[in-house]
Amino acid sequence: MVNYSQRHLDLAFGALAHPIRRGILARLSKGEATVAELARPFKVSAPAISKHMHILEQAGLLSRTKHGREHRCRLEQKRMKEAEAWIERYRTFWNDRLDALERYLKENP
Amino acid sequence: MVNYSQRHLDLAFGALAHPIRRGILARLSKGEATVAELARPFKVSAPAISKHMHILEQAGLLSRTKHGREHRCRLEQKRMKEAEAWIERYRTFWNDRLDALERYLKENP
DNA sequence: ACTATAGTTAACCATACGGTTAAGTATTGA
DNA sequence: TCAATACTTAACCGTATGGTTAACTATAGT
Repeated sequence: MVNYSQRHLDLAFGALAHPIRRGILARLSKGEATVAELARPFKVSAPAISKHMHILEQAGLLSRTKHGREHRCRLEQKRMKEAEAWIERYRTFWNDRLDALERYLKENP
Repeated sequence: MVNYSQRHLDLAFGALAHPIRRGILARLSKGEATVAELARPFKVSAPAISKHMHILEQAGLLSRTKHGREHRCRLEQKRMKEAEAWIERYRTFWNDRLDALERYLKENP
């Protein structure tokens, strides 16, 4: 193993571990937005939002382009897909195990 | 909204944000194990593992039962499923948007 | 009874997170 | 030119992570 993607997964899952950052991603799933637009629903300071943006960017979940004085932000899917793939991979194991248990309980009541 | 599950998601994603904890979960997907068994692959101290176990337990991803002097650990699926559901929910949006872009590019070459 | 094993708790340290206010850099528009 | 807007950086604070060693509890095996 000795996985590359370990670092990516650390950052991606870490980035997802905060409601403001998940809120930002959810908003972006509906289309591009500026930092100010993304900040609007949350009652924290601009620097706080700026830090969240940085964490999301570091995690590769988001990218942006400067247009004049505003930063237009959009989602990047790759890392999110990797994160989901990690969970998905083991979910199938769990379901298999649950299915096996169910079968066992059905056949051995 | 004002989501309950926000806290759960914070903890679950936070717990997934470390390679040792993901390793522990991966190992557990193959069946129950004791803390010592889970610790074996990693070259950190026992207290370090103990802390990781605590974080996984707090996140509701894992539970355990004492059998004599050893703790038998197993996965708990619920929180993991919630985490996956969160990602999945927005992934479909992203795929929709990608599909739309593809269609557009096909129809407007 | 003693010793080894399984695991935790306590105390400590360094670094990251999550927030703040204050100040700084660009850009826009009057 | 000047003031407002969009956003970041700097400096600071409290708390959480992630690790260590040392000491503790409890069970198992001899």
